[in-house]
Order: sequence, then structure tokens, then C-alpha cells
Amino acid sequence: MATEKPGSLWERLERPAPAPRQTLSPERIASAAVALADAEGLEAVTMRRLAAELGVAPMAPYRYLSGKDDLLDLMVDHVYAEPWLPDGLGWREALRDLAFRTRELTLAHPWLGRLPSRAKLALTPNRMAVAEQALAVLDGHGMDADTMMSVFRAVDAYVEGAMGYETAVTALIDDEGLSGGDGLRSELAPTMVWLMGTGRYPAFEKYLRTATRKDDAEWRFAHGLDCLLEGIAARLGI
Amino acid sequence: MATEKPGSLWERLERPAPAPRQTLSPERIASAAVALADAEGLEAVTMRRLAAELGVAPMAPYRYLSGKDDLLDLMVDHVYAEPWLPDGLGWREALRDLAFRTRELTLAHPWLGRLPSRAKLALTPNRMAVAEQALAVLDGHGMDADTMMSVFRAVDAYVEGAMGYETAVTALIDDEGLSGGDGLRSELAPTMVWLMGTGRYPAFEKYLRTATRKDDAEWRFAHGLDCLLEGIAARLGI
DNA sequence: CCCCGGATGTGTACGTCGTATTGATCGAGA
DNA sequence: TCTCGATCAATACGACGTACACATCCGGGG
Repeated sequence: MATEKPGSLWERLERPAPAPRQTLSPERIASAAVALADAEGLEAVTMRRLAAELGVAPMAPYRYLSGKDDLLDLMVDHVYAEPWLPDGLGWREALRDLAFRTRELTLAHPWLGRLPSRAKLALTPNRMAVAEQALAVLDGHGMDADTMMSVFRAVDAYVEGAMGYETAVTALIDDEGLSGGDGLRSELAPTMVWLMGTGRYPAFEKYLRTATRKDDAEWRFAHGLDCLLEGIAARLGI
Repeated sequence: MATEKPGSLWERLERPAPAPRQTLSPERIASAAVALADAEGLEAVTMRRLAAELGVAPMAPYRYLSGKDDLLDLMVDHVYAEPWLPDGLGWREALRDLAFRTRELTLAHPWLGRLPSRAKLALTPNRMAVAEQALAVLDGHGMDADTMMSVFRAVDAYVEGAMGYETAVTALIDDEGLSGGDGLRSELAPTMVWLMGTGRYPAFEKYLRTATRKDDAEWRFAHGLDCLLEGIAARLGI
């Protein structure tokens, strides 16, 4: 713990800052870490590099964080502090909107999908607010609590899985300095040619030959999402 | 590269082993690494620890691997070498079966969801075989190649997202030595109580009070999956 | 039978990581 | 003005991935 005072990270943060004079603060730390992760990837976010970015000694942030885990929680909460659902949408439009906003957020901060499991489960206030809005919009349609949660989680799972793949592709593309999907495919070509040469993947080979939307990630995202929402509506009788 | 010979990792592996007598081999390395990751988590899989497990010097595996990335690819391929789809299933049963098998595989090897993005995209032969089977079973229903891939990817994304959450929960539970969902909730209780005390999450609070299947991960998995499959059937006219 | 050349594993070393510990500094209340 | 607690700095430790040079051991040609 950063202090001996009890309470969770979030509880400590809502207490008035214990001293008015300080060059460091949880907000400054969080935004520096987020900026660093956005610019150079999550693996560039080391405690030492972060301290350097803040113009401070490597151990200084430990006054505010109990360790790197706390830093990641703080980063997650920081980027979730944005407007989410507009009011007055039906459950289906609301979930769709939420999914697309989460997609935008993940495209802006691709490291969100690569967090260790501890940070994935972090109960941060702003993240909780998203779940709250989703549950609220699902209420009043005759579902029990478990079904509502399952629906929310299903959409969230789809979004996270889809974005995991999408961000992995774009990360690989610009880690390697490639030029879009074609660059990636020509990078992967030797392996792919060899794999196809085994003759074990005829259906995949046909896909490679005939597909025309290989790089249309947004279309794929929307298509899968709409299937899921359609199925939710059908199975739950709206 | 492990050798100066050209070709991808997979290409090199299918060449006859260059020397008949050796204590190390890609298979031995892969299965030792998988056993280690299964037993102690992906973070226990370090090149040094792996070498120790194999009774060998830290640098020895580098004869067979160009680096840790190769090791992860090898591990992925190793666990995907299992029987997958039985023949004769319709597309819907087949995709459902595939999803449940992937769930089992992920529960057996939770580290599969925490791989770095490089390994997530790895074109390993056994992983490709899964995509091949899914595409094959979707063929002949009047979908174009892009739609078939989108359907497969949607199911895959759902499974991956759902399992990311499920494995994060179980990892947290036994990292912390807790006893099931109740243990986790009592661990999280202080933070949760504080969050609920803010009054900002009434819908979530209602869920906490009234839900009865909070720990039924399999039900939630099946429910979301069935929604997705239903929607796919509906949108594509079966 | 020997021996030699390449394949195989070893030893050592470097720079970086997270973070424990301890010491210096500085601002506000007495 | 002095002092004491809150801030931040300095140093250090063990573990990480892996580059590099060296030892060892095998099978095949004399």
C-alpha cells in the first residue's frame, strides 16, 4: 500500500489530497502512463520510464501506487472517463452504441485488450459506470437479473474478442512497419504459401482466393454484432 | 533464427531432425513449456526456468527457437493438436461444438488467452486446422467467403472474450487462494461496498441483490453463444 | 581404428525490469 | 525559528531475455 491508511485505491483517491504541494498526483501519473502506452505500447510503460517521463526518480510514483498493478487500474479508469450512452435509446440501439464506443476506445488505446487479468477485472468507478448503464437499459423488459447480466456480458465478450483480434493485427502491422493489410499478407506470405502447399486447408485457400473484404474490420465487427443482437432479441422475445 | 537455413518455424520442423541423437527437441521443449504454464501460469514460463525444467543450460533451447516468441508459437500449436470437429454435423451444431471445445481447451490451458498479440496471430498448423474445419462446415449454404469468415470470427470472438473473463476470474481466485465465487466476492467486498455506497450504481446493486446464477459460468457461456448462433441463423436465412 | 568437422549444449556477461530500503529535502504549524 | 511529517531521491538486489564465445560429442572418411 502507498500509505498505511486503509481502503481501496479508489477510496483513497476520493479523500482530499493529503498535501497540497506536490509535483506528482494520481491524475498526472495516470495521464502520463496512458500517453506513453498510446504512443509506444504497453510494454514501454515501465515504472522507470514512467518516472523519467514525469521528470522524477524511479521510485517516486510508489508514494501513490502500491505497485504496477495499481498503475494499470488507474490507467483503465482514466480512459473510461468519457461520456457513454446518450439517454432515450432502446436496449438494442443502446447496446449497439455501447459496442461501437468500446470499439473506438479500444482503437484509441489498443493496450486495453492486453492488460493482465488482474487489471481486466479491476472494479474501477468509470468502468462500473458502463456496466451500470447497460444494466439500466436492459431493465424493464421482463428479464431476470442473471439474464440481463448474461446479455451484457455476451455483448462485452464479443466486443472484447473481436477487438483483441483487430488490435493484434494493427499492432503487428505497425510494429513491423508494414503498409496495411497487403503489407501484412506479404509479410506472412512465405508461411502461408508453405501451409497452403500442404493441401490441408482447401476451404481456407478458397477464402484467400475469393474474399473481397479481408481488410474491412468495421464491416466484420458490425456484422457479428448485429447477428448477436438479433439473436438476443429473438431468444428473449424482444 | 535457430539455423541459417531459410523457412518458417513450421517449415523447419517438418524437415527431418538434423541430428538423430539429442536430449532436446521442439516437442520436448513445447510439452515442458506447456506443462509449466498449466501448472504455474504463463509468467512462470521463463527461458531460464524452462531450461531448468529440461535439465539444461539456460541458452540451450535457443538452438531450436529463435527466441521466446517461437516458444509461445510452439506452445499454442502443441495444445491445438487434438481431435476437433466430428463429421456429419450441421453448421450450427458444429460451431456450437467448436465453441465448447475451445472453452474446454481454454479452461485446461488458461494462458491461451493471455498470450502477447504476436502469438495470438500465429499461423500454426493445428490452429489453422480449426479455422479450416469451421470454414468447411459453413460452405455450401449460399454465403460468400467474407460472410463465412465473419461468422467464424464472430463465434471465435465471442468465445475468446467470454473465456478471457472466465479465466481471469478463476486465475484471480486461485492466485489469491480464495474459495470459489463467494471467496472472490468477500475479497472484493470492501471495494464493492464503497462503490455501492456512492449510490451511483443502482442497477448493478439490484443485480447483486437478486441474481442467483452469479457463478454459473457455463450457463452464461451457453446462453450468449446460443443467442449468437440464433442471430446468425436468422440473419442469414439459415 | 582414428580422427576431424559440424551439430549440440555450456558459461559468462550485459542491460533492463519491478521494487525494498534508506536517506535527503522541503513546507507548514508550534 | 524549529520541528516533524509528507515527498521525492539514491542505491541495491534478484530475475528476466539473450548475445557471444567456448567445450563436447557423434558419425563417417582416412
